[in-house]
Amino acid sequence: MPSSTVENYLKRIYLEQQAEPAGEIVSMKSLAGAMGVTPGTATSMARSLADSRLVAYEPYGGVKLTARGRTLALRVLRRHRLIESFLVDALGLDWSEVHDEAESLEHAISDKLLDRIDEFLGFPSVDPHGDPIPTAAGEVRQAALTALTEVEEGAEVRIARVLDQDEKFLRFVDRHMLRPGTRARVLAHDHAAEAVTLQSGKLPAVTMGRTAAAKIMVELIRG
Amino acid sequence: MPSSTVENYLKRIYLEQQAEPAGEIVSMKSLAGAMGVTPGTATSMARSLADSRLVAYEPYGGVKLTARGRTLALRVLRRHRLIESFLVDALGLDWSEVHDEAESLEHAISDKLLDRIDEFLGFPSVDPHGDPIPTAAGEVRQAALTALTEVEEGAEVRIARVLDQDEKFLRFVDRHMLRPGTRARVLAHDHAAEAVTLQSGKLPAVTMGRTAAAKIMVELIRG
DNA sequence: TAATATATTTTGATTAGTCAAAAATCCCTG
DNA sequence: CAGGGATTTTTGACTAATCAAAATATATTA
Repeated sequence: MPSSTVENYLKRIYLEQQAEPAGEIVSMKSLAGAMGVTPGTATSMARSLADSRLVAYEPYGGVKLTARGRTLALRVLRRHRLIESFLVDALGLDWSEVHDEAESLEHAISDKLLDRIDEFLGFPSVDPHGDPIPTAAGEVRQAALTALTEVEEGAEVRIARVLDQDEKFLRFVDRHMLRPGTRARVLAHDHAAEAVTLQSGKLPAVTMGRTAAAKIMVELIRG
Repeated sequence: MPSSTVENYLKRIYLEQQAEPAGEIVSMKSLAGAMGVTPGTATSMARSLADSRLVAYEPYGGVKLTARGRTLALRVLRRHRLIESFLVDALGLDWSEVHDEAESLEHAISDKLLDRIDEFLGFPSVDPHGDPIPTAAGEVRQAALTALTEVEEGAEVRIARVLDQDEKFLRFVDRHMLRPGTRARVLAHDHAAEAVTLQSGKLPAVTMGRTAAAKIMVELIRG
């Protein structure tokens, strides 16, 4: 069975592949950066993952998950997201604080317990951040979502997913009632200022920068 | 912070010290046996634990926890036992199957989550096996209990603790309704056969050997 | 108490994961 | 298309945890 280090590399590679779909190839630089290791370490891990047929790797050519690697990565992600959901729903932890906990529990939990949790939660399809929970079979059912930056002025949206696990960002999202599930209206795009203004519930409108807005994915209610 | 390997050694040493109170010193042989490693490994780990002031160790003199080592061991045990309780009470897992799960989760859970679980459970003092849950401060409040082998014939008892985590033994205990909390009557001691006969609820009486009976700790109701 | 059995320690080796820094390669820009 | 900067790989080293097997110490018993 893969060590938790290997599990972490695979998960990271998967997420990086999603993030930069430039041929879906992950460079040693970004892998090393994402894992917080030196580039040399990333290289040697890439070779070792390739030896285990979990990634495709050519020297100087970056790394890409094989089918097996992807399955394993999704299994880790499934654990991570079910654990996050469980901590929020069953134990009342705040969604802004469950990420790190899940990061370590995901390597320690058994399949049996995970299934029990899945059942307990009613087989959810997304976690508290709106991230899709892969199935046990290794599939991801992802609804088509729109980034807040792409939504037209005046549109009514439902927040669906927040693409950043950083505690501070999540608390910002919280403060302005922009959790997944809530409705909001896009009041304005200020292209010069690279800002988006939106409004949720009875709260005063909030203006955020492009990069922040790009991390909030929504469904259109009326566009 | 100690690695999970170190945590496991400390926990084992603590449990071995409890088990064989022959000066409370644990030999390399029993440590190696309990950890499932070779004696040489136990020796080198003993030296390294001693370097970290977690155990007292003299060559050929066995190992014994220092105050710090004991505190750490109890912290691990607290985690283990709270996790077991949680899995049984909150998720409905069977007490016979939670040990291994707790064995790995105990190294991954944060103090914050552990406190939440403790609160959720109502600050229990024993786990589903009747094992005492050390306090966060590192104390063990252990009620005085009697082994089933020491109880007089005819006595009415309440099962309080089962000193064996083995799944098969626990299922045996289950089958005869001898879980912690249940009442039973000691019908007979057969010294020649080294057997104890007891009876719980409306079930037929059960006879078990001395070693099995010694693993069942009880409180006397009427003696 | 000497011989023998048992327990412990030592030695040398291995694996996983890591770093620092040198060397090699790539690729973009002029 | 030739440098030069960026990226990647290599090299050598280190730590934690382990094993096998040889060497040593302790304990038992005859």
